Order: sequence, then structure tokens, then C-alpha cells
Amino acid sequence: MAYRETDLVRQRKVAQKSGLLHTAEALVREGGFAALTIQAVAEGAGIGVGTVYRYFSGKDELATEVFKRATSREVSAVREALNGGGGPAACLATAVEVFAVRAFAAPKLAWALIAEPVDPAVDIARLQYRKTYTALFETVVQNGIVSGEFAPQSAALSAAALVGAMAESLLGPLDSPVCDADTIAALRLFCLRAVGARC
Amino acid sequence: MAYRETDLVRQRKVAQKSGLLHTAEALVREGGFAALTIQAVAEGAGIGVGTVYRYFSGKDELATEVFKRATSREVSAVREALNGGGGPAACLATAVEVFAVRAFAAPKLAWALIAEPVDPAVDIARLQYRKTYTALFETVVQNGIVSGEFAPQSAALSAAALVGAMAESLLGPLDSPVCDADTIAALRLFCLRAVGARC
DNA sequence: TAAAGGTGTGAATCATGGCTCACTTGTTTG
DNA sequence: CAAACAAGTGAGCCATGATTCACACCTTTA
Repeated sequence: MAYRETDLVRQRKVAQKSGLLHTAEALVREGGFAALTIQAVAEGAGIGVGTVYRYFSGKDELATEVFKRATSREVSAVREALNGGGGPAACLATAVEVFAVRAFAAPKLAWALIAEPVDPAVDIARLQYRKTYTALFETVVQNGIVSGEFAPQSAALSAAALVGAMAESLLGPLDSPVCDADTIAALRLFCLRAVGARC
Repeated sequence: MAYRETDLVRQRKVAQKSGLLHTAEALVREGGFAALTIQAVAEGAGIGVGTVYRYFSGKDELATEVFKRATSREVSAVREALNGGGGPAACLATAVEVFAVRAFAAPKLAWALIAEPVDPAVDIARLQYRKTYTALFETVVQNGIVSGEFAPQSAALSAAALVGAMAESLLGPLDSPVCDADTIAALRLFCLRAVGARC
């Protein structure tokens, strides 16, 4: 017997994988998932193409992981806003604000996560992430209905519609990299009216 | 001199091109734009691959034309609803209904037009078509604001948000090919509340 | 019918980008 | 150090599907 993986090696591997994900996300942040090629990741990380395959089974896995990482950060931020203090209306307003501000802060990434044409594997992850968002909003809408702050409605459908409204209405404004306060305010009002929040 | 295109030939060419578009749309209706290959179109029309290129400069042109044709039918239907009798609220309600019912009638096509990952060329057309939809809704929202039937708001943003809400909230339900009346009713109410229509 | 000017054809070519694999280069331990 | 075992490498392979093109076959007119 002569070789066994040590902690040092293990750490190095973790760091390498993490670095690859970082490089990959930078590419997506810059040019969307279209810019995410194994070649580019390898070059960006200063390693050979084959090495990438030591850490990811294939492009799908890499792309999906990048998507999930970036997405879960966004979801967490929105979740935090929705669970923050105040009633359903206040929470919803804050969540919309957080979603929009973060999107404006990284417009290309937001576009990549929301609307860019991507591989089916990533699209499946996107479906999942939309479901997650919808579930978050569904809870708030439900709370609002119960408390009487919101109108009676199908919480599930309204939640999906809110997610769609937020995404679609930002796609245009995201083209100009300026964080547009008016747009955000208008979107907040739209969402609040949509759930029948007491003015 | 010995040859000049006659009407007969011209007619034949028009018919051939129209037939190719028909075949192509059938493929999209069946399996989305992913199923739209030059090979498949040629086979479906019973002609050679090369012949397709006598009628379209390339795949992009063919795909874009299929998209535009299908889309303009949908837009027309919605436009008609929006220009129908009644006040802004009634028009908006009808338009939402028309959009949703038509989507449920051809779910795969609706998905292809709304959300399927497609070639950039088609995506550009999609952007245009979303703008067109948004413009249609913007007019109604504006009318409603002026007439006092709707709340004061940014008509442009609300219109985009409405389009997003309609698209996103249907994507899930479209999976099951049943025209779901409850879903449509809930969506109608959501949209009316969103623009602040008088209950 | 001959000449002119199409249209139809599909095997072959190209372009793209993921992926492999025979090999080199570490790393660990006795 | 030598043996044992991974990790690193990147030129070339491969799959997919669009596109071409040299040639055969129609249509029209003088």
C-alpha cells in the first residue's frame, strides 16, 4: 500500500471545483449560458479541458450547478424578505423590491436565470426554481387571504402570475443597466393591487 | 429569348412555399421548434432537402416565418377581443379569456410560442411579439385610466406585467391538455384586480 | 425542336462544441 | 527511492444538423 487521499488533496479538490464554478458563473454573468463552454471554463481557470471532466460528469451537470447556485442566492434573498416583519402586504412589497433591485444589480445574470434560452437540463432546473418562487409567494398570498388583507383568490395561480409579472416586466428595463426606481415602484403597486391588498 | 416565368409557375411556387410553412407549423405544433428540422420538413412535404432552400434562405428564415404566422393569428384574436364592445374592463376580461382558451386549444404550440428555448433569430421575433402584445394591452390600460375605470398607473409597465402574468400562470396548467375554466376565471380576476378595475 | 432559364435532388461537406483516452505529471507511503 | 494511485492534459474523435452543389429534369418561347 502506498497512496491514500489526504486532507490536503481533498481540500485542493474542493477548492478546484469551487473555482471552476466561480469561473463558470463569471462567464454566465458576462454573456449568459451561451458563453458557458467547457473550453472557456478550462481556459478561464487555466487548466486543460479534460480536467473539467474530473470534477463534472458533463456540461449539463456544470451548467445546472451554476444555475442552482446563482438561483438559490436569489431565492434566499426573496425568502428572507417574505419572512421579514410586517403583514403580508409589507412582506410582498419588500420581496418585489428585493427581487427587482437584485435583478438590476446583475442584469445579464438575471436575464440568464429568468429568460435565456438554455439547454433542456438547465431548463428543468429553471422550472424547479420557478416552482420554488411560486411556492414562496403562494404562502404570503395565502396568509394575506386568511388575515383579510388580500382578496379571496386562488393563491397558487396568483403566485405564479406574480412571478410572471415580475419577470416579464423587468425584461425590458433590464436592458438598460440603470436601477430604475420608478419601474420598481410601479411594479410594487401592480403586485399589491393584483392580490387585492388594501390600499 | 426562350423562358419567362408564367402565372402557372408562380402559383405553383406560392403553393409550394405555403405547403412547406404548413408542414413546418405542423411539426412545431407536434413537438415544438426542436422538432423543426429541414430534414423533417422536406420529408413531411415529400421533397428533397435542397428544395427547401429554393424557398427559404435558411433555417432561421423558415423558423421565423412559422413563428410570425402562428403568432399573428394569436395577436389578431386578442386584438379583436380588446377592440370589442364594452368598457376597458370588459375588453380586458375578454382578451384574457381569448388568450387562455386559445392556448389550451393548442398547448404545445402555445408553449413553443411563449416559452420554448429557440434559436436567437426566433427569439428576436418573440421579443417583437411580446412587444406587440404589450402595446395592445397598454392601450386598454391607458383607456381604463382615462375613463377612471382603472387605477392610475404606469400603463406600459402594467401591460408588460399582464403579459407576463398570463404567460407564466398558464405554463403549468398547459401541461394537462384540459381547458381549465377555473384557472381562466382566476386569471381574469387577477388581471382585473391588477389594473385596479372597479369590482 | 432547340435554346434559355428555371426547379428538384440528396450525398457530401461544414461547423460547432461536447467529450474521450493514452499519456504525463504529481502525491503518498513503506 | 520505488510502488501505487490519482489528477492533469489537449489533440482528435464524434454527433448533430444546417448547408452546398453538380447534375438531372421540367417549362417556356422562338
